[in-house]
Parts: sequence; structure tokens; C-alpha cells
Amino acid sequence: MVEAPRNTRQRRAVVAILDDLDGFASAQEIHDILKQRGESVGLSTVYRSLQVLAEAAEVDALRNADGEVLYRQCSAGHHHHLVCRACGRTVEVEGPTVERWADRIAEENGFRDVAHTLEIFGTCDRCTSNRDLP
Amino acid sequence: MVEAPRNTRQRRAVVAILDDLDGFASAQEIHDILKQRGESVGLSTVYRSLQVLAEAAEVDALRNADGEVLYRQCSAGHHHHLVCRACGRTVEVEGPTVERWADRIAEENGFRDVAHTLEIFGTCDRCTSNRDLP
DNA sequence: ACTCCGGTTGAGAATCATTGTCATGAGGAA
DNA sequence: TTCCTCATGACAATGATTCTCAACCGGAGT
Ligand SMILES: [Zn+2]
Ligand SMILES: [Zn+2]
Ligand SMILES: [Zn+2]
Ligand SMILES: [Zn+2]
Repeated sequence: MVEAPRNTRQRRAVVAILDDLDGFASAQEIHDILKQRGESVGLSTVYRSLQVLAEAAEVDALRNADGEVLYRQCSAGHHHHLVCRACGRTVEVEGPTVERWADRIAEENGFRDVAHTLEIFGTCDRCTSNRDLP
Repeated sequence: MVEAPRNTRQRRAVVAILDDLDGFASAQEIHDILKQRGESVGLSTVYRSLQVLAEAAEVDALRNADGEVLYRQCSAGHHHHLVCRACGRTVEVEGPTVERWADRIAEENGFRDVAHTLEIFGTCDRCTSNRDLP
């Protein structure tokens, strides 16, 4: 059987940040927040922790327009995201018809092992009003 | 006004490759193909050409699971893609309901400047049958 | 509490797609 | 043809992510 991961200070710290954060954030942002809070964790470890959590489906991961990977602790089950480009604030959304549509399209064209990516990006109301402040 | 881009051998060569290719390909793959055909073009130039073409919406761009950017000469108009992970073969697909759904979701949540990404990845029938050859 | 083992950490190096630099080259208008 | 520019390309630089590996520490057993 598989070994359970050890309960280390670093892993707990990363999970705690994800708990607190509302939106998606990059590994480096999480690393910075940890430094600010004085619970410093090595950058490599942050990356590793997020990888493991993502593989275990404990967190969701997506790429922003710049190709950076962002992470977020989401609710369970398949869903997609409406993400603010500026602050990362996120709304989880479901599109039952899209799921079926994607699978049907793939099926009709003889594709196997199908997966799909679907994200909506925009600027949230908060960031829209804060646009031109000193 | 904007200057028209110059009609150089290199730009023509890149466009010619995109014309011939059926599926999505990375800048480096296109660079390799050019080298094979003896119409060598600098890697920087390949990247620049593809960038310009993408900004002008002459080609579509997307990221594969590894985060690499792939390019393809598509038909005009907004559409999405069913892409083979193995060979890049691509089927253009349209999802009118998805478009409306995405915009409505964003609107309902007060998001502006909305864009969305939607791609379907799988293994095409050809690559499925070629799986275990010597 | 003490020991020991194997998973975990982290500073730094390595990877690698992509972008920047800048001297040289070549469109194309006159 | 001349000449002004933009375009090119060899090479360096960037930057997110991954790798390395010696030191570290969680936790099971005693
Ligand atoms: Zn999610
Ligand atoms: Zn925002
Ligand atoms: Zn397309
Ligand atoms: Zn669309």
C-alpha cells in the first residue's frame, strides 16, 4: 500500500495558506506569503507540496495567460472557474451541458482518454473600481 | 497608421509550414521542420513570426499540458479545438451554448473584460491503433 | 525518553521554453 | 541603384519549475 505523507510543519503551513486564500495563487506567491508570516518554507518544498496536493486532487491547478500555474483549494467534484486576472478571486462554476458536449464531440471523432480544460477569465468588480487609484 | 509587415523569405516559409500542417505544433517543431526542408530560419524569427501571426489572429495558439504553446492555422471566427495529445491532429469545434453560458456567468458575477479558454484533449484513433508498434 | 530508518527539506544548480540584444542583412519606396 | 528601416539570427538572458543531495526530522518501535 502507499505510505501516508508525513505531517510536517512545512506541509501544514502550505495547506493553511491555501485554507486562508480565497482565490488562485502561484507557488511563488504562496512562498512569499509564508515568508511574510514568518513561517518560512523553502521554495522547492512549496512547489513539491502543491504538486502532491494537486495529484491527490486536494487542490485545483490552472494556468494563467502567462503560463504560470495557479493553485486553489476548491470544493470536491468536477467544476470550472471564473477567475479575476488581477487578484485571483474565484467563483466555482458548473456547466453540466458542457461536460456532455465535450465528451460527445470527442466520441464522434474517435478520440480516447478525453479531458477538457475550461476557464473563464475577467476582471472582478472590486478590481474594476480600484483601477486608477494613486 | 500601422506599417504592413515586410514580405520576407522567413515569414513566407513559416506561413508555408503552417499551411501544410494539419494540427497544432510548437515553435520548436516548426523550426525543426524548416531545418529539414533546408529553408532554415532562425529560432528567434520563428518565435517572432508566430507571435505576430497570433496577435493578428492569423493563427490560433493554445498551451498543452506541459505549458508549451502550440500554433495552428485555423479557419476564421471564434471556435475551440479537439486536439490529439500525441500527434497534434485537430478538429475545430463550436459550442454556441458554451459561449453564452460563459458570458452569462461572468455577467452575473460582475466580471468585466471576459475571455474564456476551452480545449478538449484526447488520443485520436490513428494514434490509438499505433500505440504498441516496434 | 531514546534510537533508527526512510521520507522530507532546502540551498543551490540545472533545465528549458521563451524573450531580449544588437550588429548585420535585406525589403521596398523613391 | 540608393537609402532608410525594419527584419534577422547567433547568442545571452530571463524566469518558472525541476533536480540534486547532504542534512534533517517524523514517528514507529523499544
Ligand atoms: Zn476548482
Ligand atoms: Zn479581482
Ligand atoms: Zn483553431
Ligand atoms: Zn468560445
